[in-house]
Amino acid sequence: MTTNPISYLPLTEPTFYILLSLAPGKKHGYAIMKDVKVLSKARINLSTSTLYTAVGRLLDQELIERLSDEQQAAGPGLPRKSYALTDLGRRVLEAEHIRLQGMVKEARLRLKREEA
Amino acid sequence: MTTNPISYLPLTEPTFYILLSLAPGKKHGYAIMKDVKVLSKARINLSTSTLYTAVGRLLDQELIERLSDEQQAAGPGLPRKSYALTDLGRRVLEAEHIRLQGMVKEARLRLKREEA
DNA sequence: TATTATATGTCGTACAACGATATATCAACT
DNA sequence: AGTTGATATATCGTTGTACGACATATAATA
Repeated sequence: MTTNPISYLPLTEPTFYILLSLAPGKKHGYAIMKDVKVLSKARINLSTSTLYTAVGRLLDQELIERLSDEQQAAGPGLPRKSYALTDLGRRVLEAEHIRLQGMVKEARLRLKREEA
Repeated sequence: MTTNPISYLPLTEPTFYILLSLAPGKKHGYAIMKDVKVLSKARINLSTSTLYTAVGRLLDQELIERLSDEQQAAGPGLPRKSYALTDLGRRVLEAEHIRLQGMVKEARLRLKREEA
């Protein structure tokens, strides 16, 4: 079996934005929350419960990975756990992008209507 | 209150396709199922449970309406119950289309990557 | 006569979102 | 010193939705 990215679709809206937030590089949980808000032009306000349950699921599915300890800053403050897309995660995100493009196209064809 | 279409978003994938299936005109349940399959290029295979629970919900939300008896063919066979988009349903579908366009655009900007 | 397509519907399960709640650190203001 | 607000992570309980399995019935076709 080849872990087909399509088998992970459709992504929910929060999951899509979490993965997209990690596309440019690693982030820790709270940074994902803030980034998603900006990314979505304040449309999406992830609750912490949505974020961390989704992160747990994405780790289980191996769409994201937790960075090993030595890669994390050992500075003061709360321990930040950083996450990054896996190769599979990136392929799933790209597959979702294609799926969304298809839906937009199908809707465009059916919704172009005769304005009265 | 103005029954803001955006408050109904995001639509789930089955719901989106059911509404889109009704965009060109009224259909009965089974016709929706077949149309969604064609519409989505065989990607979506609605189960009857998904279809009829979604139809019930959409009626409650007044995004679709059941056509009155006199508008339905009184021919032989099982009674066909036809459904059509309400004005609100069409506005919700259009709002979802715009939401999807936004997601596609945001993904495009982040996913354009340096092919190795 | 048996199967397939048409047609509508319910039940139970599983998964995901999300509000509420909890904990803890750090910076800034008063 | 005390309060507030931002940063940071996490769980619990409720609700909504999808979906496989099941049930029923007619019409067409093999």
